Amino acid sequence: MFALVDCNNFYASCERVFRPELNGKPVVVLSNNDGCVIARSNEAKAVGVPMGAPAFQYKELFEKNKVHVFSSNFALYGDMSHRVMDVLGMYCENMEIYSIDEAFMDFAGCELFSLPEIGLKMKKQVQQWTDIPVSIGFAPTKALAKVANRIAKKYPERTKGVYLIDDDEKRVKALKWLQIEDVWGIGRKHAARLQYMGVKTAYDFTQLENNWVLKNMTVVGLRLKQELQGISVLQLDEVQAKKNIATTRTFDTTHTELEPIKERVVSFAVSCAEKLRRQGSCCNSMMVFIHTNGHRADLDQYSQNIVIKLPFATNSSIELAKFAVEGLERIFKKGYAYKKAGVIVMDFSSENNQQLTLFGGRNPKHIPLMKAVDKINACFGQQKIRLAAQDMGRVWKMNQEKLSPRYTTNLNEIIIAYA
DNA sequence: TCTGGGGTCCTAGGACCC
DNA sequence: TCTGGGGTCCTAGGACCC
Repeated sequence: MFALVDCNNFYASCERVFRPELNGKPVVVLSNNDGCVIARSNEAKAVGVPMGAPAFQYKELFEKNKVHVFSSNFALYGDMSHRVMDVLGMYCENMEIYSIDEAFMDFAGCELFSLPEIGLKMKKQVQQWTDIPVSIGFAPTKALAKVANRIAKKYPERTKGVYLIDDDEKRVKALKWLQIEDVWGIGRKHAARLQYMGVKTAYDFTQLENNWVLKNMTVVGLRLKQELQGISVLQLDEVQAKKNIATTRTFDTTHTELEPIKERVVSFAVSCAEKLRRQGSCCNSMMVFIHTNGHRADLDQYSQNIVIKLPFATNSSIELAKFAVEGLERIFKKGYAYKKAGVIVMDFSSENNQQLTLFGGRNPKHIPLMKAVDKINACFGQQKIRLAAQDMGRVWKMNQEKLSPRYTTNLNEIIIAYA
């Protein structure tokens, strides 16, 4: 049996941990630059705030319904996520952290125990230790555990937040209840097509011919069908090194000149380099992209990217910044108002196992240099040491008007309790 | 005025090899 | 008139996830 533990409205719940007076009130969390809604409490959903709603279009609705609005505080959410996962880890050796707010757990061999009891205990302990509410679904496959989780979340009174699919009757009942567009692995495109064909529920989907599913939805669709039928084909995935790493941002304003974008792109490259070093990888190629604001039909649009094959594998901030600027200079065209840029590094190899190059190659001095930079930044705060190109008298800030304190990760912002 | 950021997997088709 | 058979590797694009 698998369990899927999912935090309820995770970002909104994190904000409420430190603002308990907001329990029972509508809360939303916005994306970077306070752009659009990326998390909603149940109360916010109830007053009609859709996922992805642009904040500026919903200002009135927020005010009318006294919705509490937060800028995103990923330092807080990341730390709260670790705490939740640590508690879950006490219950099960075999766990896959699937996202910041979800984990699959393999309870094979626990048949003699009562899973609902374990589930309720886990839920209670996570709540007690972190104040984050979770829902838990148990089932013989990962896809069915997702379904069970959805039922637990949807009917908290009846299920107490824990639901188990352990026989065929419950499985069929759950699948007939679940709309096709809500199935894990069925996205917008497939949902529209299936609905058009009269496939309305997850159960209908399991009645399709294997051949049709294979032909139209590839083996991914076929695996999903089997999982929903109760045949376990998806195993827990090990935490693996990333295969791509990206740092991309929408600007708070637009830029028509090369210089300010150059500074941004250097910072993105440095950020990618830091992430690479954290996982012990070097990259062999890099993509740089820029584009204008696609929402503005009235303006001239330009969007371009370039993939650079590096002459050697590296994770040096200095070298990656240099390549990123070279790429940017090749795609930058004057006369456009740029709104977004990004750097993506790809094609990784291990830091410890480098192919030697005949000519040139990476500067070996950068290895101890980057180690020292990482160490200093870890001690004294991110970005304490930067490249000169990152800091040309300009401070880059996101719009974050409603940012909550970093209660759990910064000593200066720690919560004060009066006893 | 204002619209996020970061990932994965699979397949078809082209280019190449013998 | 008639034009083989078997591979690999790479890439772009499409689908999906949170």
